[in-house]
Amino acid sequence: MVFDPTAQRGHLAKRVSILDAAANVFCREGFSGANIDMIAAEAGVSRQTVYNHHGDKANLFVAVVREITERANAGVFATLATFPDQPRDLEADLVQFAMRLNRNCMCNRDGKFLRKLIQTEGERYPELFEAWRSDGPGKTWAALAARFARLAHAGYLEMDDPDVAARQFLALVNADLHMSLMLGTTPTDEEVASAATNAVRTFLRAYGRRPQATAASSPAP
Amino acid sequence: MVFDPTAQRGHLAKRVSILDAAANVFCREGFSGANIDMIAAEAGVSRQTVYNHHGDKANLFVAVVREITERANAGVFATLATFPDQPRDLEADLVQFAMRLNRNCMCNRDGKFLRKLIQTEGERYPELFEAWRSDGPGKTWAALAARFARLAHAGYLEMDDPDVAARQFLALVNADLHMSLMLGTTPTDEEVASAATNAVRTFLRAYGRRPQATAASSPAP
DNA sequence: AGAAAATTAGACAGTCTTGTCTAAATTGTC
DNA sequence: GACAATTTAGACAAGACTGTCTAATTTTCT
Repeated sequence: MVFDPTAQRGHLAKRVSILDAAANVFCREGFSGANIDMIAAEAGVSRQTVYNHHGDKANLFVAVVREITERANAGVFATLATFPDQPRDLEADLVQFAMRLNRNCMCNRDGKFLRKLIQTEGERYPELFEAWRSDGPGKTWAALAARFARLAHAGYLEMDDPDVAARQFLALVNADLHMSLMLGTTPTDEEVASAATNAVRTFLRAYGRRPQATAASSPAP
Repeated sequence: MVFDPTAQRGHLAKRVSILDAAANVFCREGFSGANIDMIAAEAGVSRQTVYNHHGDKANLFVAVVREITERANAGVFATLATFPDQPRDLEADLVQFAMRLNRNCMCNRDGKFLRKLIQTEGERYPELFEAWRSDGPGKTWAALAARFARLAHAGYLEMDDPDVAARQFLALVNADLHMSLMLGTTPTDEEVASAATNAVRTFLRAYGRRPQATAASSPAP
């Protein structure tokens, strides 16, 4: 029984090993450029085993995208849960949050993979990435917007449209890493820190409360 | 004499036709996915002619990237030349500028092509895209930063680091188009306009002069 | 019109890749 | 240790693609 997901323990190891290798190869080579032998070799498995587990190449690709999408979304929401709802030092707390966002969601392997794959194969498999689109960025933006709206309601921020603010926050956080993210290289800790600092400073200049224009002291909640 | 660039007039038509078709196909299919027959057919030319003009596939790819890079950079600098150095209405003028930037540089065919190709093949041909990197974004950022610095010096803006501000301006301008740009779809005029408006409003909240915090009247130059 | 250059269609060998199949070896379970 | 499931190496056919070659045709220039 080949496709039974409750297979023996050893199988599961091979299964994840294959998905892992396939993710790497698809990401490096794109769908057409990837070949099954490469994936099998990188997974330390025979080619036939790959076919046993996932059928054909397109099937394997879909499985990989689903897997990574799920993992990436989980990571995003875990990071979102660390949003500073009751900030002691708003600027410092947001900087820390921005750094976590970059490290755990944008710059890791899953983030790089999804970015690349969506751009290369997004037009070829629209239904596949529709799931990513609605579950990933869609929910992320909404959730982040809700957090900002709460901060604004508590008097920490001033904004008209929390949805726009959320998108802009994410855009600012990536502004300085744009080049690294494009080329797929992993930015250093210094780059991530500096990107987060610049982003939050500007974000608070735009959305911080007017009285504390320089954004130093925290207001009463 | 096949490779003579000063060939007859009719050749030039075929040459650009091939480059054009190749750009489309490489962009759609990626390097491995593209095949020469497809390119020849789309160019309305026989396969042999493609080989006559550009040698092999890798060579053709390089020629295409160089061509598009050059054209895209020209477009960027043409748009940059329309920067509002002496704004009558700073907000409105910057919105118009942002819209031009998006339409002429980010959302057109060349912008889409480069974004996609750099992300897919950037690691495979680092030397090729190094030229894009230093001539394109590198100079764009610097030039835009210089414009902002001049506006700040003239009293229209307040900023510490014009380089950061320039990067953030571009990031904000793309914030709302992120999804379209990822998937390669062309945003509507309304989307472009709204993206530019949101971006400039926030940019001016952060970098506009404090007295005119709502950014309505223009200060004396 | 006539010569030179370029283009075309088609065939072609060589290579690579996919997906299947088989028989042998390995693994895990009872 | 025996049995069942899984994995493995390798062969294999079918198809696709690259890059070359040739002979015929078209275009371009004089």
